[in-house]
Amino acid sequence: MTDSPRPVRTRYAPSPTGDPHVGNIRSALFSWAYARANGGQFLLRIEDTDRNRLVETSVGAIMESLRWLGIDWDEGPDMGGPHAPYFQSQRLPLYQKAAETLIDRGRAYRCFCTAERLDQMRAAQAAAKRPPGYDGLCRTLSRDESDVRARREPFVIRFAMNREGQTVLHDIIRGDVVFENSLQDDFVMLKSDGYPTYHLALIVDDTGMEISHCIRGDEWISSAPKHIQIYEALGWEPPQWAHLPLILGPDHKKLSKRSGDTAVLDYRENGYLPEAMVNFLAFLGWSLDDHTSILGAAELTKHFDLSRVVPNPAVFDIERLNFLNGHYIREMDDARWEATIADWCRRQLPESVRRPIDPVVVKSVAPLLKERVARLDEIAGMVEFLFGYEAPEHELEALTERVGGDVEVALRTVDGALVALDAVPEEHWTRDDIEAAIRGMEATLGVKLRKFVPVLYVAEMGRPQGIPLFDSLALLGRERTLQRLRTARARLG
RNA sequence: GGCGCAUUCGUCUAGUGGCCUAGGACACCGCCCUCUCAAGGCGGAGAUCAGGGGUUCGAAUCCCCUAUGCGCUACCA
Repeated sequence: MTDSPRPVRTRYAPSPTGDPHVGNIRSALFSWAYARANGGQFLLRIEDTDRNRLVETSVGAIMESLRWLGIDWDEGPDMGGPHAPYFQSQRLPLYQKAAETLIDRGRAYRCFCTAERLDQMRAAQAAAKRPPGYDGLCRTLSRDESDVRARREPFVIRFAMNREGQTVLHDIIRGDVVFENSLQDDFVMLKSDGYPTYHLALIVDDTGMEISHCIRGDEWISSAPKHIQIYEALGWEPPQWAHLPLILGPDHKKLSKRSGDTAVLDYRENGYLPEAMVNFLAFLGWSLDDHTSILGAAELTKHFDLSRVVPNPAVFDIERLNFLNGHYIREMDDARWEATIADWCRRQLPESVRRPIDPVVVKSVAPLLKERVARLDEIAGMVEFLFGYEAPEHELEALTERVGGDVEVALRTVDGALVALDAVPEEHWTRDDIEAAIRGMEATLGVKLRKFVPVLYVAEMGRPQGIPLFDSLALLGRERTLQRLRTARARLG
């Protein structure tokens, strides 16, 4: 094992079989952060060798996901680079050549076994309770016979695993992992359609692209001996290995669509901020020290280190993501926050609300909204009452639920507010004067403000809670405020 | 079944033989603040460090066994 210091170069190499999900993107984040923390490069490579599972829109979604999170790459399919192309489907001759080299060296062979034979073989192995694996039938074919059959029969190329001794993986996160070679089998590295499998393509491309660290999910650790042996057979220097712990769903199983894994871009649609996502993902399997839990990308790319990645799997906790999202919302500057509010209102407010969304309303409501929103998709529902003249829909029960269902109290509150607010002239319709008027009701009603005020929330906003009442009424205007009180009054009987 | 990985509060984690009667964060509970709801402040509860054996003056930290969980076991990645 040579220790030639290589410049750090990492990569994210997804297969375009759908939109990237969180588990997958966390690997990208760690690879990227590691490269950046070490002054290295980060590459994007598309592993499109499975033509059956290819999804047309994936490449766009992959790049969009990375961009959203602020993960930038130095070489990739969109920009090219010194090791182009970055689509494996465009690198077929390279894999062919490596496979031929391996055949010439006796470390690979053509296999003519049919799918049916393979199925039968596996069935027999299962029945005999033997471990499954290729039985090596074609490994003993002579080169001449192989050449002849290759002219008219379809075939795959299998790697001839060394079946003696052990293969040991030196993993940065897990230390040494030892595999018995006798348990390995001759896997397919080049498919009958001429495309390579992951195992071959990985080695050819990581070597060709001068990748220094192979950072990937733990689900790959079992196939590490395959990869190590190919490197040996080719005489190439392997990268440093780092197998990241899996991210588990709430059911403690590997995150999947079933267990609630969702595409990264879905989180954007659901109102999450990229900063929150990055912060959240960064701490799934890694930590900076014994007390930091809020960390931005700038700090992450400064301090990230593979030696502080833990080996055990982590459960995805949406509550924590929600907390971080609220935190980053509160940290936003006013301009961005107002733009965000306008954007989500435009997207989610009913069509009856005129576009563009009134910027004056947005600006006034922004500070009131900031500490009350955890997800961006909550915005529209909280401000909808400010748009449109009609009173919000609410049931009679809603009006009285916070006063113990007491219709009498609700009635007196509404009547009291009608009188108190009607006494506030148009030119005095300000937050402070409204507050004074409503506080004055405490004396006339003989009820504490906090006890009767929820009735007014429902009457004006349709809900017993939301942005502060006095500000809301000022924003609503005198006429609409009184009209809604009359509606509530009518509903109370 | 085989092989591999893992195991500290419900969750993410700190911890690399004495600083640990185990620290931080989310969630939870209480109090304060308060026009609702939040946010914020303060405080609380919550882990016999999976279990059992060792090693050691001393173990969450080292070794062994067991249990449990997860991953892999394709011409998918």
